[in-house]
Amino acid sequence: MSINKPTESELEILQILWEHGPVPVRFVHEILVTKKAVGYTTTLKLMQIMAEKGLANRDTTNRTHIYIAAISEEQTQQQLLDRFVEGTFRGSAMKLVMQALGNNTASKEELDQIKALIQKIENEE
Amino acid sequence: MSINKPTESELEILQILWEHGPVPVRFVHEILVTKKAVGYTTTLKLMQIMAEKGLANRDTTNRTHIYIAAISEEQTQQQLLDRFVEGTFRGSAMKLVMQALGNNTASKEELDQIKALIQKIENEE
DNA sequence: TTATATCTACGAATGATTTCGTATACAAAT
DNA sequence: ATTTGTATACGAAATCATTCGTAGATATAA
Repeated sequence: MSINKPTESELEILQILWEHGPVPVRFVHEILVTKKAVGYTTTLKLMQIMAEKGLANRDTTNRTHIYIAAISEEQTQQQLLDRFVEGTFRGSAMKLVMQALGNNTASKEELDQIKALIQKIENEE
Repeated sequence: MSINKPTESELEILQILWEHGPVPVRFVHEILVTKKAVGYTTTLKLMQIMAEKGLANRDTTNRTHIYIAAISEEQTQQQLLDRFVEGTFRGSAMKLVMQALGNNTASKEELDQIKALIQKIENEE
């Protein structure tokens, strides 16, 4: 299975692919340029590499190729999360949670969601 | 302000510096080699670069230089967390919290801590 | 004192990622 | 039909991170 760590640039593109289903390179590029200066062929190349690596699939029947993410957002996030917790919080996921909770203005709904989740976890034992 | 993103290797070293106060290169290296194969001069070079970048400070009065982290663990973690949330969870810290909570076996104590924190947040409004 | 060990400094090889120029093909507009 | 715009492919430059060899200085042991 995918030992494929997406690079940072690839991740940016994955996010766009996740958010807006199957899209052409041009579409991804337009969004990208609103965030940073980058040439079209750079975006293109990256997406081609992603296709090679199996991070994205593409439909090449038409001249304008259509790309779609080949790995799921959740699975990828979990992988990256694990690595991040390990690397930055020395393995303590709870420390991370505390920090994330403490620093961000969570809405009432979100806090309720979290409480509900905790309930669920507690009941499962 | 530090626009200085520590690289992965630098982060590994920072963790050691955070955990064991001011230490010589050799000390950091010893710990590093238990985790991965790496030459002494590699560690040295990295730490020298970190000193240049302002990620670490060093006392060079003696032949054996003593290094200490120049940026705080909390501040760094927060920065990295922000970037990570942005990069991987499209800015939704709550989504990250849910995922971290959902997937890791949190102890009863930890869950209690989180509940307490949520209480605190709710009362603050 | 001489040899051995241990340190820093430095430069450069290696490797991975990102960037973009150029060639080429096709489509659309004039 | 010719020009103009927009695609892909590809190679290679530029950048960044990591790695290590070697030189030179200083301490330690024999």
